[in-house]
Amino acid sequence: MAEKRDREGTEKTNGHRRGSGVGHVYEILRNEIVELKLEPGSPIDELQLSKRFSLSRTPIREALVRLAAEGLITTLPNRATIVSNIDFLNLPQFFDALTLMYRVTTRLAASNRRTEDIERIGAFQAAFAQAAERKDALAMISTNRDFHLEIAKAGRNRYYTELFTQLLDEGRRILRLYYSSFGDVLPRQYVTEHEDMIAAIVAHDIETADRLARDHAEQIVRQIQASITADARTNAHISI
Amino acid sequence: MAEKRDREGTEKTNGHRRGSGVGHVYEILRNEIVELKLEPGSPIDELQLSKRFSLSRTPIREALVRLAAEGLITTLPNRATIVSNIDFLNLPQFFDALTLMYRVTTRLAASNRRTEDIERIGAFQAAFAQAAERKDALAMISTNRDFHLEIAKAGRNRYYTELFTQLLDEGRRILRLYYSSFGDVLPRQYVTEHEDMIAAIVAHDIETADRLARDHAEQIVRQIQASITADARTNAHISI
DNA sequence: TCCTATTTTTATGTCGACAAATAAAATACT
DNA sequence: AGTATTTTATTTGTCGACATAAAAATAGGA
Repeated sequence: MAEKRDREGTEKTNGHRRGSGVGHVYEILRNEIVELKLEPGSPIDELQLSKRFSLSRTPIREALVRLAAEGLITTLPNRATIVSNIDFLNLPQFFDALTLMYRVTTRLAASNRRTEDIERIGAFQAAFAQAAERKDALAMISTNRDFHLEIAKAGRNRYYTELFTQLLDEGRRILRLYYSSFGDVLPRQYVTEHEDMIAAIVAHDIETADRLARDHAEQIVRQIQASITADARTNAHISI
Repeated sequence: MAEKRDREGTEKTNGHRRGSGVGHVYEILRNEIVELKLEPGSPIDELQLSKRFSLSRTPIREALVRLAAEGLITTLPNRATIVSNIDFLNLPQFFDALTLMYRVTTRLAASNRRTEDIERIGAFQAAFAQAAERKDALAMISTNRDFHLEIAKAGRNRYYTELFTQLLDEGRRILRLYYSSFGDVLPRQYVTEHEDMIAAIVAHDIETADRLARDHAEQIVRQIQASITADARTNAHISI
């Protein structure tokens, strides 16, 4: 008797469409993890999420399984699921993969881009330039990721794009840790580097695109490393 | 009481330990998909699996979510989940990524390998040589994958290893489609190529390892392409 | 006081059932 | 007869509840 209200209205009072629940929860949580609103190591309570999203534990659980498959959360069997820790020991491997993906995706973009891609890439670059202009480090991190991901899409290789997405988001987490010291240095340089990359992509100049991507990647890697060593003290309390 | 859990023996009558269910189902299904025991495009019935594994639909579902995250199955919203089709249109992209991962992982292995890695790699190579000796194409496909994955592990970069795993398994699916024509040509050549790669890895010779990996990858790519064009007729009934 | 064993608590893993959505079947209508 | 519409059937998405495992709390003993 309680559930008969569905007959009357075409919409559930819940506001959720059937089957949209998992995807929604997944997106929200993913964002909160990547933006460090959920700290690495912090526990994830299914029941709490269940109340928050007004859903049963089942769809929550499926969203968590997806996040676990991506490595964003870690499930300790039978006991707890926590936001995955940032693995500082494997940072060199991360840098290596990140640099390679920067290069490969930019190369492919220069090779396979279509005219309609340029427009979208340009839009993200404009957003990045604005963020740099007002020295908004958080926005810079976010729009930089969108910009390079759009380039990767123009390269049209889903294997690379998927790995790159993972890497960029992991990088976002790391950069957030030190975002205070990110806007300080040379935001203008990043903007011009982006512009050069776009030019090379437009010109189908693969080798130049490769070189610029590598330089850009190394720039960012240095930035991260500098940030880490700068306030190494803050690492003391982080569990590895 | 102390003997509470010992009442019916230490094992549940089910045979499943708590929490082992999902992982088990995931492994089994993954294997069946990769070995084409489940054909691309064939529907996956949750209820049927539920009966087969003597589990409720919930753990089955979680296993399916994991498989979907890997792209091995495709869920049509609200209607059906099917084994993902092999995407022949994106084959060039697949070859590109596969070749790059062959190269990168072999390079890293030559750089980072430890003495204990060589032993494991050698074991898989022995298994591959045996399969080649008796011209067992199915075993060759499987052990070749294990061999290269072990090399990747010796390279110690989990980002590459994960992507490579995905690519090798996708390649396994494709090769299975044409496995009849795989054992025919030059199994001995593959064996010696593998041996050369091991030698380069042992000698920490990065550039040679790279070159051999590239040659090996191109060899395999040509093999796949030849197989596909050879019996192109069989593609007629495959949905793309 | 400290260590150990038992109880309590809390969150997970699993289950059976219901509801919504879509395809297939059956029926009605022109 | 052929098409449109309703009905049925099957399968997915979601729910609430129970069972179980591990940590936290408590009690007991040296």
